[in-house]
Amino acid sequence: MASSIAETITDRLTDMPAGERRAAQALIASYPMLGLKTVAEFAQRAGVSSPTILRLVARLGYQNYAEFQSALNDELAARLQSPLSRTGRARPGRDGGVAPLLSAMLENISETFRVVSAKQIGEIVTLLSDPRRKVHLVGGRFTDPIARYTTAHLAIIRPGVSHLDGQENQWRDRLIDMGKRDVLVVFDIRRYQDSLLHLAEKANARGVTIVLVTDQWLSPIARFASHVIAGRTSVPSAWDSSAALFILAEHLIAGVTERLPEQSAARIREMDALRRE
Amino acid sequence: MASSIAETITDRLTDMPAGERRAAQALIASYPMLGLKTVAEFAQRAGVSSPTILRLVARLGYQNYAEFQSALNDELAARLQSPLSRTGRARPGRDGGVAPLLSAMLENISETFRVVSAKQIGEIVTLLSDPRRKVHLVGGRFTDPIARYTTAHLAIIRPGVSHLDGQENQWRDRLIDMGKRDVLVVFDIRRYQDSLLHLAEKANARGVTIVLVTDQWLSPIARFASHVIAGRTSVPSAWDSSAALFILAEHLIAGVTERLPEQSAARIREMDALRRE
DNA sequence: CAGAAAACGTATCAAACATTACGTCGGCGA
DNA sequence: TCGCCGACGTAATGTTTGATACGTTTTCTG
Repeated sequence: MASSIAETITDRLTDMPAGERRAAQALIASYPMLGLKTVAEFAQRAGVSSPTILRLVARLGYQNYAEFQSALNDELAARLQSPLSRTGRARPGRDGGVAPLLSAMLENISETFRVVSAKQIGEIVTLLSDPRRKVHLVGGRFTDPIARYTTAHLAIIRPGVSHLDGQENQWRDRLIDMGKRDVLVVFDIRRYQDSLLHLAEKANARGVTIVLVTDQWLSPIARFASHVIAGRTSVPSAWDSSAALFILAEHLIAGVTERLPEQSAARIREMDALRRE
Repeated sequence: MASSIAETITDRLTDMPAGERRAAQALIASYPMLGLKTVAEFAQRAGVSSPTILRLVARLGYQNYAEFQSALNDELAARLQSPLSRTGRARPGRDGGVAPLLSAMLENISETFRVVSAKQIGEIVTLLSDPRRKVHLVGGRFTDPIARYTTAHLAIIRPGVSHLDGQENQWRDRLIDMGKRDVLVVFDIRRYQDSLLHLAEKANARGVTIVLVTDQWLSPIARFASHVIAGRTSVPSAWDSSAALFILAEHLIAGVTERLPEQSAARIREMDALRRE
């Protein structure tokens, strides 16, 4: 079976009428971009008429031109998500295969930081470094640990950092403590939790500045967030990897540490002293 | 100077109205495919109206939507021609230098997996996949979130998984429930916590199988553990990065998922059904 | 060489589309 | 508090686009 559309086309190239074959070859020559343009342009570049293009598409088994284009689109999106895996099949890896998972994670991380700019992180760090602002952190089912991790570190560097734990209805009580000066950091990936959305909505209504760390599909909370950073999460597995989000969180921690060097150093000394007793 | 459209967008992200920023972020999140679709679809996926998309495009300096799409098209075509040439944005790390931290983390991860063998992970996975064994997880001050994360995932895949939370003296009560068939997974990095050491010691005395995930300096718990995997943690900062440990944890999760495919699938379905009600 | 069938392009139409004009809401300053 | 300005969405409009019907040309067959 042909795995890519290009393969399907070359396979059936022989039993095509002359005009359609010319069109098909033109498509393959500048694949897949030509297929994403309009029928008229496709036709012109191939030196045939529009109906010939449509007949070709029909011959390939697509109901209409739009369907054909989405197929190309999907293929392209898949290829872009993993830039390393050329058109050649990714090979699901033998069972033992640790490597494919690891490389997917590394690629997620690289890709995430290709998209997220230092400036974006810097702005969030500025927010989190403001000693006058209280910082609240919370996450979803799988991301809440990342919120906790971030809290644990930030709480060392500066005062006024807290994690929203406990039951979801307890969160509402905490909302009373939040005002316009405060920051709410939310971690939320698929499947997005309604409870987090409600929380963000209410916090937003109170004027709280919301920072959202989410996946590439963007949690609906983005609607209320003034800062959004999206990490890649897809790995060859039944679940999503939060590794990129974790590393984003560590970058935020690093940023705040760097921004408040003297303060964090003093606090660390103080805490060490307290612990030693 | 911005070399890619994505960069141009992120740079100018701050001085944009809220709606356009949402659109821009949506575009970045699924770049560049979203920009190649129709205005209406772009608008819907971004949660704004069509005119907002067009205003964004105009703000970016394009005469009309078609011109904007051709620009994306050209960029995409260029990238496809040489898949290796990622949009070169190594970003020579000016002062803000996100890069050195990131590359240190990536190096930690690679180095970790150069040392940790697939066999080691496989053995631990075998332990964690044994349905007759209960699994308890716990971590230190900064690593406990990783323990929680691992718990959240394993608990979906199989029964009998629990995280040791609450105060440290509560842990002792939980020890009663642990026997020779059980597994205790401990995450512990510098500075190693005495409380964890005590817990591990007592658990070991009860015949509990101990799995230790630690840093390259090896927690003293290694003495009691039957399985030890060490991740690199050093980064150019005042604190240590747990990213490698996090990714190790995700590999354990992946391993167990793969080992118990039918069971996890069934449990996931069941849980989804419960949640839907 | 005659006839038919297939291939292809032209002309046309209806749906989808980008684009513009306009009204409304919300925030900011007087 | 009132009035102004920018941001945003709704609705209307003119254009583009994919799709189809039909006539012409080409190709194969007997």
